[in-house]
This record gives sequence, structure tokens and C-alpha cells, in this order.
Amino acid sequence: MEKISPDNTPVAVAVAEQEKKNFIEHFIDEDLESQRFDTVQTRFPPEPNGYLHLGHAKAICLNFGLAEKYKGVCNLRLDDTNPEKEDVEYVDSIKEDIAWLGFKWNELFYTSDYFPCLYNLAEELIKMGKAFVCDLNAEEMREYRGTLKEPGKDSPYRNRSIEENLDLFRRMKAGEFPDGSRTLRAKIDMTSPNLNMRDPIIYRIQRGHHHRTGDTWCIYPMYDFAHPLSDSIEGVTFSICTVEFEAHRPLYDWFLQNLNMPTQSRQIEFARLNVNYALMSKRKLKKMVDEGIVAGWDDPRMLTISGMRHRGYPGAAIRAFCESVGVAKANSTVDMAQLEFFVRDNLNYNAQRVMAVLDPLKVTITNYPQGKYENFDAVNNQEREEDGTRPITFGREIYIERSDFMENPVKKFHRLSPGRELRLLHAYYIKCEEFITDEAGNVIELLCTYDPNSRGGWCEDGRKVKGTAHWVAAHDCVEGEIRLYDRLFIKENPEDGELRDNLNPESLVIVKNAKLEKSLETVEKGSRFQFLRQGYFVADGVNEEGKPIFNRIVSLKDSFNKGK
RNA sequence: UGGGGUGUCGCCAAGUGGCAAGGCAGCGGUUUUUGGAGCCGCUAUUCGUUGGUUCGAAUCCAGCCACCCCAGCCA
Repeated sequence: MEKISPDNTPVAVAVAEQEKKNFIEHFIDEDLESQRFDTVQTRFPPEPNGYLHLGHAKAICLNFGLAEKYKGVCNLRLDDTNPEKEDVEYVDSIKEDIAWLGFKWNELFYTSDYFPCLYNLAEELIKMGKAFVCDLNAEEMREYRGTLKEPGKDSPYRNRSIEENLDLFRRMKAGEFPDGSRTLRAKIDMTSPNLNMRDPIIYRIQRGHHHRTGDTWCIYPMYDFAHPLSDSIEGVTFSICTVEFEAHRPLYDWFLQNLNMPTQSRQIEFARLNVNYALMSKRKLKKMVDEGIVAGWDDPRMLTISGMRHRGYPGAAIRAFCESVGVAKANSTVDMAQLEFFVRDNLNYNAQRVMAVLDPLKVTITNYPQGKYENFDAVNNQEREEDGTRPITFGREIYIERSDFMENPVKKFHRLSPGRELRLLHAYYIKCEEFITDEAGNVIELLCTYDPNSRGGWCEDGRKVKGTAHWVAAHDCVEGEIRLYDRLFIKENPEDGELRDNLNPESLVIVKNAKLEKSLETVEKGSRFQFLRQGYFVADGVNEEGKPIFNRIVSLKDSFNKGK
């Protein structure tokens, strides 16, 4: 069963599958039915402290997808409560990546938009006697917090008067105290078995230039305080986050209830996405970039959104993949092969076929007249007839792939070897008569004959030529640089041991002098092609020699070289 | 070891008391001017485990086991 998505991409997911509801949708249905909410509003709330990756893509698809499905809205909120780690560079990349993936946020917000409001809500809490200024330093705080099995102890500052708390908090805001000297804490329960409820810090003093509010503030709200309140201020009904925040939910609810917020948003947690042979944590990805292990956040080997874009993965393929992995709460690691499947699935339909010889072996067709050339019509994409054909030129000297010739063929090899025939795609049958070697014994040229009666790749006598190969005409081709990308790590779980020790030394192999069919000389950067029998490639500008560069997006499945 | 979660095919994942969907991977076959794609099949008598309830349990109950998260003035 095949369904065509709006951008004309086939989605290899059964229709019935798409109609299946995940557990979050069951919750939503429940809340809509009970009239807890009458609309669906979600948000995607990244902290601008790094570039987005495939894990974020899953969250984006989920949040935007839910809003679309329930005819609600989804906003983008940059959760910028920690100036130390954040930067506009990240803000810009986040916006670009979401748009590239194909989603449009309803409104754009920043948590920093709410700093004044959040501050007032904190004062409210103080006035209710539910928050206090604490003078414990970080180390003391840790001691008072207790441990996993022992309860904590009340801070000696816990019973300050409301007036004193208000005065101290205002002076914290005014900049009268040094960084880290005091905090504002919610007054909940130091004996709670849930550590998050042991009088959590809601404001800290931290001088640092904020990328939007500059030096206006020297106190910043903590995530646990800012997040539920921001959600409520915006009217978010379903606040979807990852499972590690599950233990924070009681706190989330506590702030909404105690401050009697207008929207009692519902937090729902799902399991984050992991993919084998890859890293999916902003912190680790940043490390790879900072240590120069990769070329940057958009290195085509990284599963950042910008890396995948650079690699040539279509946004629609990423969306289809996210759709296919589903949403649940169990820890899981999805196979890289599943991601690659959706990339191929998309490109098989969308990418035009061309011929490119990566490891050229010269072939002279001895019975083809010198100086004669002829054109053949090559099908651009047999999956889409409307894409038509293009002319390709044939001549006496051509290049074929070195791996398409074997002096001593292994069994089941049905390409070229002495005395055997091979079909040149769209052209003729050729037969290998002789091969020439250099002093070292390497084959450097093939002497073949062609069968004039096999024009177009068919012969009326019906004789069987099983192998078909791609080729380019020596007089009508262009040289190019091909970058063969592969998985970055050799270990399924790259974090098992040192990252550096787990790197795949062949994650990037550069081929300098590939022979490409002439039509590839001037193609738009970002155009994607299928190099016949090899894989999908994306145009990535020209190199220092002026030769076009192509990045391998993903190889074709290969049942001959299976397992390699 | 306190609290919060999770365990269904190699990898994801439906399933909500009536007798194990689907996708990826794999394996056959068919077709093919890409060893691609397509098409047709096959692949869990069993749901972490042990007991219990029931005519009937992956689904309910109890115990046990395994794994993940929480002791940042990060998010």
C-alpha cells in the first residue's frame, strides 16, 4: 500500500499504521472527552545551546504533528534561562532546521520574554509563604538535601518572614549579592522521597550576558519553575517532554496549582530516540565539534539536522522515519538501517538516475570506428515516466567501473571477464577480448568488441547477457570529486568506551578523479541523483580544482556484495 | 537499597480479558537493460519470570528478576 504525501513523496507506511494512535493521543482524547481541555496546543521548547539533531526531529514531528492532527497550534519556544550556555548562533540554526524539516510554528516565543512575569510570580509565591530566600552555598545545599534513601533537613533560612524574603529577593534582583550567594527556593517538603520536591531552587544569581536580555537581569529562573509557567502563560495544553522529566511532573503541577495558573497544562513524557552507530546528545555532539573530530555541526556524518541536510537526506525522509519509529515510553535504540530505508525510499522516487564511474577502467572498443559517436536516450527515472529521457553519447573509448571486470571471475559473477559479454546500460553488448596490464600486473585497459546488433542494449537473437553496467564515454565526461560517507562509529553504541577509540576510520573516503557523465558538470548545489548501481549522491559545490563535488547520501542495497 | 519509569520476534512497535497488527532487518521465489526498485510468500503456540483469579490472561492480582532516570545554583 502506498500513499503519496503532499510533497509527492511515497511513504512506505501502511495507511492503517498511520491511523493507529500512540499513547499520547489516547491521553489527548481522554482530556478532550472529559473537557479538561477543548483545544490542543503544543510547543517545541529547545534550549539554544547547540544544534538540533534527529532526536529533536522526533520531538518536532510529534509536537507539530499533534497540533496538526487535532487542528490545534504548535509554537516554538526557545528556552533561554541559562545565559552561560546559550547563543544566537543556536537560535538561528534551530529556526532554520525546523523550517527545513517542513514545519511552521504558529508563534515564536522565548522564555526570556516572560522574565518580568516570572519574577512577579516568584514574588507571589513568597507572599503566599511558599518560597524563601536561602543563604546556603552549593555544598551546604547538597548536604541538607539528603540522599536517595535519607530525607533532607530544613534549611536554617526556611522560616524567614515574608517581609524579609521579599526584601532579600528584591535585592537579589537589584544585584546586591554576589553570584551563588543566595537562592530563592520553593517551600515544599525536605523529606519527600522525590528529590525534586525537596525545596527546589527556583531562582539563582548568575551574572552573564544574555543573548537577548543583555545585562538586564542577574537572577535567572530555573527550568522547573520557568517551564510550567511558560507553558501556562502561552496556553499550552499538552507539554510533551522526554522521560527523564517524569520525576519532575509533581513539581510541574505544584507550580501550576499553587500559583493558580489559568491553564493547567498536562505534562506527558515519551522516550527519547536513539540510533545505533550514532550519537544523540547535544553535549556529546558539541564535544565532537569542539575537539575537531568532525568538521562542524553540519558534518555530513553527524545526525544533526544540519548534518543530515548537508549529507543530502531529504526532510520528508526524516519525517517518514520519525513517523515509523512510533512514540512510546520504553528505552529503545532504532537501527540505522531503518533511517537509511526511508532515505532510499524517498530518493528512489525522487532522484534522477545518472552514470558516474568512481573507479575508472578504460575500455577501447576495437571494432567501433574511430571518430564515430552516437547518442542514446537514457531514462531519467523509471519510477517516474514524466521525468523523460536525456541523450548520452557513446564512442570508441569509454570507462567502466574497475569492479565490473574480473580476470578470474568468482562464481555468480556475471559481469566482464575474458571472453564474456556485458551489457552497457542503454548502449550495446560488449565482449572482453583482451586485457592490458602494467609492469605490476594491474589491469589498466580492456580491449573489447561490441555487437552492432545489440543497439539499445537488446539483441534480437535473444541471447542472454545477464550483467548490465554503467559507463561514461571518455570524450564526453567530466571529472569530479566524490565523498563517500559512512557511519561515524564502528560500535553500535559509540559510548561504550572512548568516543575516539570507536571512530570508523573509513567514515569518509574521498575519490578525486571519478568520471561523471557530462550532464553533471553544472548542477545546482543540493540536487540529488542516483549514480546508477551505486547509491544516491548530492551535489555540494566545486572543489579547489573547480571540479564538482558529490556527497554520497546512502549506498544502494547490494545483494551481491552483501555484508560488506 | 528511597522514589519514579520500562520490559511483546535481531531492531522499533500495536495490543486496554476472547485466543499475537505493522515497519525495518533477514530468508525464499518472481520480475527486471540498476545484483536497485517492484511483486508474492516465510519468519513470536508466545508476550521478563513465578504463582493466582477467570470458561478464557500479553492484557486483572501478587511476588520475584532485569534495565533506565533522579542527590546541578543545567535543561
